[in-house]
Amino acid sequence: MSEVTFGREKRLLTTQAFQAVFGDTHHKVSHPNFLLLARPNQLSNARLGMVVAKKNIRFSVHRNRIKRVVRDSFRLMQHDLAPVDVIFLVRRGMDKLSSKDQTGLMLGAWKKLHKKLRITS
RNA sequence: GGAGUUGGCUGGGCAGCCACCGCUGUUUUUCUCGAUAUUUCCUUAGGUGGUAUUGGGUUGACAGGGGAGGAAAGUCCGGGCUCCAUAGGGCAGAGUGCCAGGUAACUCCUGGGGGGCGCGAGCCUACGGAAAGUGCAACAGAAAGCAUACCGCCGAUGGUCAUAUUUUGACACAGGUAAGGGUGAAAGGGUGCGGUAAGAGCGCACCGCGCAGCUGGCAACAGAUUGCGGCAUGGUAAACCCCGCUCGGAGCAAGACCAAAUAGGAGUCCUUUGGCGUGGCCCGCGUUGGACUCGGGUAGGUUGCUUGAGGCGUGUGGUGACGCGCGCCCUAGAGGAAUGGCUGCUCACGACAGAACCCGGCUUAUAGGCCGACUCCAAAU
Repeated sequence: MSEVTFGREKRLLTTQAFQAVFGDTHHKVSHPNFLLLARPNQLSNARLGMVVAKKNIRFSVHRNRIKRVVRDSFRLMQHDLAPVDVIFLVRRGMDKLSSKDQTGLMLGAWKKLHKKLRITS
């Protein structure tokens, strides 16, 4: 069993890393409450970046909760994914769901992305 | 017991597994920088490499311990801190506005005074100036600020007429009148007596008001006190305004340090041989090149960054806000942004809501739960 940590090397840290994915998106997973963008990278592991704007989610408590749920679901599913850079973009209404529903939603989303990656590779 | 006022505390708990971010310790785990001792080589000083001991930094591993709030919020005030500006003063602008105190400071807090509300505990209060000026006031009303005559009253005085002759009466014409009625939120003090043609601070008494004194109070202010003034000076200043007091600007994306790549700048050296232009060719001139160094500086990184007007306990001064002394404690520090996820049990089934340089306030949001003090009503003793 490999590690399910979520250290610094598994996150998108710089503006360039974000721009690279925005500018050259290979895969998309869409949902009324969020959007996933993915692009293969040259590393040994997948990396995650998140955009949770105040414009879409008003209260910081809700923004924090969404980020935690997304991050934790990614952490648990990371080894099912190929080495890709993924960006999570939130859409309006995500804060209306409970933590449990958000977790279920995200686990489904990662599986979907995994499938898409496997077909193309 | 019921109704109410007010001050304070708390803001689910326990266990397991998996993660995140600081801190401390252990560990030759990686890379790296010194110090000391000794030694190799070049060798005067000195330089260079090795070995041993030791001290950091860095990167792993393991262990321990810590990790959002009472409002972290709104960003409405005040201050610290940082940079910039600044001789001094004025104007403009903004803020503020009963008095005294507290404080680093405040528009905050405490105590006191005035006014208003409540049976009361208590609550509310933007509370300087309207006899400097300007402005504003719906409707009603005759009149709303140099007051005013609609009804009413009077008509002494003057006028007209009658009577009549030391006059008397009529008219309500001039005129007088703010007592009464009516309008209004408000009609230029109130009550009584005198007075008068009728009235009127016109006069007087008491009450009220203003001014000056006296007494009490640091003061705001109060007073069953004294004198003077017949009483002027209606309201509105979160209308302009006047007066007193306060205020330089920008903010941690402040600021400090390190510093790639690329382009450009400065200097030194190299190319005595290059390329391009001028030219028929050479010299020459212009332009272009390479290496190194330097400073500015972008990305990025480090720092600022949590020990502070700090907390808790205790003693002491003060009505109190708070001050002073002593003892103990260190209690988030992230950075695309940690403080979480899943599972189980449990109860009253969990509200508002997430630190971003730091404090002191204010305001707003908030499911519940707990404690204290006081008031009114009812009953009992």
